[in-house]
Amino acid sequence: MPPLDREPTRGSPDTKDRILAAAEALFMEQGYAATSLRAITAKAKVNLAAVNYHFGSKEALIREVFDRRLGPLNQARLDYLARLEFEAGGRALTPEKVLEAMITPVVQLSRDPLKRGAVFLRLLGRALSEPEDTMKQVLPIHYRDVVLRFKDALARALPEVPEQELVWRMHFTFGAMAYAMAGNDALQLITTCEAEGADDAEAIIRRLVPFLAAGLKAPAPQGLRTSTPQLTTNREAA
Amino acid sequence: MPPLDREPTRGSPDTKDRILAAAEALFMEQGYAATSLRAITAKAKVNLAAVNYHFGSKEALIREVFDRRLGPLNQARLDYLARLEFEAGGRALTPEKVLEAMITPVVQLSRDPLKRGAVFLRLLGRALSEPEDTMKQVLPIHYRDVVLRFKDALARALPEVPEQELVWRMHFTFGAMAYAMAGNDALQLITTCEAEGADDAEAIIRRLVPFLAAGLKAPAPQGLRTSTPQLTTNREAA
DNA sequence: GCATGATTCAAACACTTGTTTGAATCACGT
DNA sequence: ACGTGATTCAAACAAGTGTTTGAATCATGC
Repeated sequence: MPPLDREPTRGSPDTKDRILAAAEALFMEQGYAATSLRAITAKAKVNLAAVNYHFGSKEALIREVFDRRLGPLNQARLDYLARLEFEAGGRALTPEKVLEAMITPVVQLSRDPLKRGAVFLRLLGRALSEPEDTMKQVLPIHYRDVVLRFKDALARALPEVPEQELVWRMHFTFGAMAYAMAGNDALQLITTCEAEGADDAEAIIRRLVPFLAAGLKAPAPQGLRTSTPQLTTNREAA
Repeated sequence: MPPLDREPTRGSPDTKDRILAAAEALFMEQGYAATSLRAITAKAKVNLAAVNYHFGSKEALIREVFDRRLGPLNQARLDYLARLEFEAGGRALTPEKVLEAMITPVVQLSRDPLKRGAVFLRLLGRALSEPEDTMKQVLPIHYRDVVLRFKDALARALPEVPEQELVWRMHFTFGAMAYAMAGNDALQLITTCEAEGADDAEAIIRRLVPFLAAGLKAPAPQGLRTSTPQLTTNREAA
């Protein structure tokens, strides 16, 4: 019988964590749909039925894989941004600082006890462009506050950029970040630097922030029809 | 018996094309692994066995979905770049012009007879971050020349940017482009503008090029360990 | 000690997957 | 008109899918 909601104090044997870790790794390697419960339970060295016993279903498992990490990550981003704004007194932040608040928690996660966090980051980078329905439910919930808060911060940092333009540039920014996080060598631009340790993540941020900040600060292009994108979190967008 | 290599002149009934179109659409909606041959053949209104008869296997089908479009697209990019360089005489191009050569063929493809090309573009944008083994074989083959040619053109356009730095910035550039092409509203930044017609694609390029050009032109960050990425096309990188 | 509830386990469930088969149908050159 | 090879079709194939079941095992409170 499923425990329905066991207090996390009681020392459950680590099979739940083992499943989560194995799922994280396999989802990253093969994608969600292509990873079977049998592959997960085999890697985690637990019984096949354990997934349905502890999580209820495969979909609930992937949901928890993301929930477990995304909450703390995005809270750290919000905290970081709040701290920067407090330190700045009333003055507006630079775009570089705003990006730093967005990216630094990612780097910290990549320094996780022995690469567990790094695995998730690559998974997350890919998740942003997965067609899976589950993702279209999970991600907006976690990113809602982050997107709104950072949009406000960037708008203050870049008062000369029209709001519509800024939303598009945030779009591009997330794309570049996701691609960088995914460590995606699909085009195999990069062969070395595969030692994806902490040094690497820090080197990437040092390169990514100036790149994105320059893009965000660029003069707004002229002569555009005012096609009006909007910043919302409505789930029924598509 | 499979025809082994039928000359494309003979008027094969359009079942091959119907399969390709249906596969393209379904791969975009659900991803590769999650799309069954039965779903494809049902949408294409052909017999289930037709896929294996005409293509040999599911993997060969997805390979041909990409081969059919990626060859012409990347050739158009190379031609566009060559034309710009010819027009410039000996002078170096601006980064904006190089990006224009990269992106304009995409926009033209998006104007394809009634949205067929647009569907593929969203699929392609997602393909760059798919873990599927097939992709890691198909994409480098098609992108090898493009990556090398554009890297040279950008290096001439931006002589002050160190080569290592430039490779990273190309990486970020591809990420932002892929994300923009995929029309990915995973974070639901954008609700309006879902009428993804030709106007939209053109508006995106007008916003994307200045953003990326500014990032490419940014002053190189200081104090980096010289972690040395390299531009290669070796398939055994990961 | 035993009883109780949580957890594991092997086995089976119903179902879907990609692929193959062999006969039926079509197109068409002679 | 016949025959030949390409193409379609319904049916089946073995293998793999997520999920469920019911008994076995474990831990723990009394």
